[in-house]
Amino acid sequence: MKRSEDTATMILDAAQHLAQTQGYNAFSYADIASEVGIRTASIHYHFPGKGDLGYSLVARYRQIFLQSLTEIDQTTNKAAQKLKKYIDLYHWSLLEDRMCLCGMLASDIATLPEKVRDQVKIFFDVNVAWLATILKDGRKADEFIYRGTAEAQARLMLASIQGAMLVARALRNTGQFQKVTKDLFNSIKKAK
Amino acid sequence: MKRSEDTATMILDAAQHLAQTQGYNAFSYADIASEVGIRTASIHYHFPGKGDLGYSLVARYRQIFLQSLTEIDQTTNKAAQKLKKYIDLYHWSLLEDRMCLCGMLASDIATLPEKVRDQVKIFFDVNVAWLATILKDGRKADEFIYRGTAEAQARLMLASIQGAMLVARALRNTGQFQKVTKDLFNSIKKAK
DNA sequence: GTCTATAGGTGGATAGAC
DNA sequence: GTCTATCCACCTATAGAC
Repeated sequence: MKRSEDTATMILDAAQHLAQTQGYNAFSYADIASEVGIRTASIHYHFPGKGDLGYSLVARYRQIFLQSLTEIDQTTNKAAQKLKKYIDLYHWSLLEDRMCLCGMLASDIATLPEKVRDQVKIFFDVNVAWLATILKDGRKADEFIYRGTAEAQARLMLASIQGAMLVARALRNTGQFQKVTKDLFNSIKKAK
Repeated sequence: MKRSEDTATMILDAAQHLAQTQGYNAFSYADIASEVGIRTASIHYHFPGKGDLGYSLVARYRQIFLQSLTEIDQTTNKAAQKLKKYIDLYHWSLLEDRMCLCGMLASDIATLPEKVRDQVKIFFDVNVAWLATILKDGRKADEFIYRGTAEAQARLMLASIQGAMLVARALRNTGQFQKVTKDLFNSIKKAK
C-alpha cells in the first residue's frame, strides 16, 4: 500500500506482479485493488478495460527492459560479461518467483487481445536482436564459439532461458535455472 | 461431438485440448460441455471438481507420453534417432497449435492444486531421466558430444524445447521451433 | 449417467455522488 | 480521482427429476 507514487504506477506494479506470478487470466481487478488499497472502479478510471491494462503493462515492461539492455551495453565491452548480465536480469526476476512477464503472457497468447499479443512479439524480437549482436561481437572478439548464424544462436538462447524459467518455477528449484543457464553460457564460451 | 467413446474420455480430450491451447485458468466446464455436446452437470458427475479433472488430465498425459517414449525405445537403437523422435513428439503437438500440457500448466503453477502440481513435476522429472539415458548412451556410442553430465545436458534440452514451443507459439511461427530444435540437436551431434 | 434448475460467488465493467 | 452501488455474464458446484 505505497501511497507515495501515483496511482497508475501502483496499479501497474501490482498488475505486473500478479501477471508474472499467476498469469494474465488468473488475476482480477479485485486482486489489484486489494494489493494497491483502492477500489476496482478506480482501476477502470486509469485503464478502462483489461486489454488496456495488459497493453500498458507490456509496453512499460519492454521499455524498462530496453533500458536495462542499454545499461549493460554501457557498463562493459566484453560480450561474455554482457551475456552474463543479461541472464542475471531474468535470474533476479526468478528470485522473486516471477516468470518473465512476456514468457508468462506467451502461454496465455491465445486469450490475449491482439494489441497485447503484438507487444509480446516485439519483446521477443528485441531480445533476439540484442542477443544476436552480442553473439556476433563475441565471436569476432574470440570470446564465443558456436555453429550457424548469430541470430539462430540467439533464438536458441532466448528459448532456453525462457524454458529454464518455466521449468525451474514448476520444480520450485531456482538453482536449476542457474545450472541450465551456466551450461548454456559454457556451451558457447571459448576456453582460454 | 464424438459419441462413440465413453464420456469421461471425451471430457478429458476436450479439456486437454483447451488446457494446451488456452491454459488451465482460461477454460471452463461450460467450454468443455460445449465441445463435447453435454451439460456441465455431467462433467461434475465424472470429475467432481476442476482439481480432480486437472489431476486426471496430467496423469493420463504422463501415461500416454511414457508409452510414446517406450515405443521410441523399441523402434531404434540409435540415440540420435531417438532424440529426433522425442523432439517430433512435441513438434506434432505444436502443429495443432498445442503447447505441451505440462509446459502450459507450468506457467499456471502458482494457481494449481497441490496434487496437480506434483504431477507436472513428475512429468518433467521423467523427461529429464529419459533424455539423460539417451544422451549417455549416445555419448558412449560416439554419436553425441557435449560437456558436463548427461543429466545437466538433459535439463538444458528439456528447458530449450519447452521454451522453443512457448516462443514459437507467441510468434505464431512453427518453423522457429524446428530451427531451434535442429540447432539444439546439432549442438551435440558428433560430425561424421 | 444425463438432464433441468438453481445456488452462491466472482468476473469485468458502468453510472453517478462526492 | 476515488468512491458506493449496481449490472449482467460467467464461474464452479449441487439437488433432484428422469
